[in-house]
Amino acid sequence: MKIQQLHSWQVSIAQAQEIQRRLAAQVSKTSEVASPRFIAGTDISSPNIYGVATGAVVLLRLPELTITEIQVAAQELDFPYMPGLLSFREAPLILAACQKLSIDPDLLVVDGQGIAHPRRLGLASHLGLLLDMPTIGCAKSLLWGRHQPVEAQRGSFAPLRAGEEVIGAALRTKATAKPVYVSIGHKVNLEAAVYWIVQCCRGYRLPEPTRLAHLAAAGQLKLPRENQAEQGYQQQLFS
DNA sequence: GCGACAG
DNA sequence: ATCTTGTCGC
Repeated sequence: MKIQQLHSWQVSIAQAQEIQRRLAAQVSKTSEVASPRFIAGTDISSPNIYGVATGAVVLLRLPELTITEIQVAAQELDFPYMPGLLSFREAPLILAACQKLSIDPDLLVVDGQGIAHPRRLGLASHLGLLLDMPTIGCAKSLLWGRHQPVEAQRGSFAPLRAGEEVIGAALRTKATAKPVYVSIGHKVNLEAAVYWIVQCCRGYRLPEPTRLAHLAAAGQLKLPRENQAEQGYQQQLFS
């Protein structure tokens, strides 16, 4: 997977916000995902005592979600965590891992917000623009916007609004768990984003791409030997 | 000024 | 994100 566009990550807070406002205007909210063959998930580990973190990308083949490829990259995190500026901390590491992929996914699921962001450019949207590919933001908690309570049934969702604007959806991926926050990253519409997240859920609160990327970043996911066979979903955990 | 705040 | 054991339920 190649980076199609890039800017400096060594920026001030004001410059970062300026970049976000500029890029937000380039986000496409139209779906370019017809019948995806591969979907990928990304996440990074928390930094160790030296400030070094591991970024991971896990490629899954649809519709059975067979783990097809895993890539990781480790490097120091220089930018601090600041609500609204997450991409300046995590994107370089995720991009490094994505560049190692030998197969380009048709869709990327990101652990964070898409346009459900104060300047409409969360991590998922930012990555989508730099990689020029469809991305979905699927966050575990809310950053921006409000919504009504979500029905308990799996698949139920409530629109996430910022004023009158719909910026995402609070989606129930598991009956007994809190909803996740799904939003357009880039080159997908909200309906498709919600649809594909639901398709990727397998009994856990988080969709498989994100859940597995989290494990891979922690070094707890290995590529199965027979990952080419049509044996459906399989994985190996090391702990 | 106060509260909220992805990971 | 992280601090943290057992426990209730399918």
